[in-house]
Amino acid sequence: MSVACTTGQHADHDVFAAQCPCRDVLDVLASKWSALAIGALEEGPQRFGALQRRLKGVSPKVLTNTLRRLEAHGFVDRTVYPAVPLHVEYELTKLGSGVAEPLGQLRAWVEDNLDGIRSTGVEEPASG
Amino acid sequence: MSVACTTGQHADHDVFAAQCPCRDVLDVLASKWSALAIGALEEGPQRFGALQRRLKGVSPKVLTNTLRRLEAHGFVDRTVYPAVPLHVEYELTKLGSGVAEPLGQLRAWVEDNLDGIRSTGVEEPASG
DNA sequence: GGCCACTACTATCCAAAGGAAAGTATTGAG
DNA sequence: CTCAATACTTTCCTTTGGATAGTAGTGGCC
Repeated sequence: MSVACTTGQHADHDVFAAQCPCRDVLDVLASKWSALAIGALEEGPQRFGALQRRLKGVSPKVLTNTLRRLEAHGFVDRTVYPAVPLHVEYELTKLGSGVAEPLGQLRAWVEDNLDGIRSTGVEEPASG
Repeated sequence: MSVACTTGQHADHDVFAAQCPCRDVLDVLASKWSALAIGALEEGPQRFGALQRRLKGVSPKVLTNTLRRLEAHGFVDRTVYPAVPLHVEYELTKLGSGVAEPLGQLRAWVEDNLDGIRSTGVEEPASG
C-alpha cells in the first residue's frame, strides 16, 4: 500500500487533482504566513498587534490577508470587542487546531534540520 | 553578528524570527507545488513529464521553478541522461525524504478533513 | 478644544511569483 | 524537410507579497 496522497479511500478527494477543492485548501494552508499564524494561535487567542509582533517581519496588509483567508475557510475565528481602544481577537477553531498539528510538525522539522539544509543565499565556491 | 540560527544549536532556530534562514526554508517548503512535488517523488524517482502529469494543472515553467528551488536547497537531486530523446530524472534526497513526512501529513489532513472545510468560492453571507 | 497615543486596519506603489500558451533545442524516422 | 518525443524557456498578463503611509474612533493630557 502506497503512502502517497491516495492513502485513504475517502471520496474522490485528491490533492493531486486540479479540480479538487483540496487544491484550494492546500494553497491556503501551505504558505509561510499561514503556517506561522496558525502556529502562533496555538498558544491561545491573540490580538492583531500581538500576532504582528510574533510573526516578525509581516506587514499589516499581508497579516490581514492571511487571517481573512484562514477565517474564510473556517480555520480561525475573529472576534471584535467594540471597546476603546478597539480590540480584535483571533483564535483557532476546532478545524484550525486540527491542522495546527501537521503544520507544527513542518515548522519543527525545519527548525530541527536547518543545519543540514543549503540556504538560498549559498555562494558557489569561486575557484580562482 | 550571527542570527539566531547559525550557531549550530537548533534550539536557537526560530521560524518566527525574521532573520532566521528558517524563514527561507519554510517559504520554499510551505507552498502548494512543493508539497505536491515532494509527495509525488515519494513514489520514487520520476521524470519531468511524469511529474507534470501527476501534478495536474501545473505549468512547465512553474514545475521547473519549483524543482530548481527544491534542488537548490538539497531536497531533490536532478540527473540528466543525455540520451535521445533527452531524459531527466528527479528524486528525493535523504533530506527530501525527511521533509516528505510532515508534508505528507499535511496533504493527508487536507484530504481527510475537506468535508468540514469551507471552500474558497464561498461568499460572505450577507446577513441583514 | 486640539493633539497625541493606541489599535486595527486600508491604501498605495512596486517587485516577485503564478499561470496559460507558444517557442526552442536535439536527434531519429520517414 | 516535417513529425514526434522530451524538457524546458519565453512571453504576456494577473495575482500576491512587501514596505510605507494614511485612516478611523476615543480617552488622556495640557
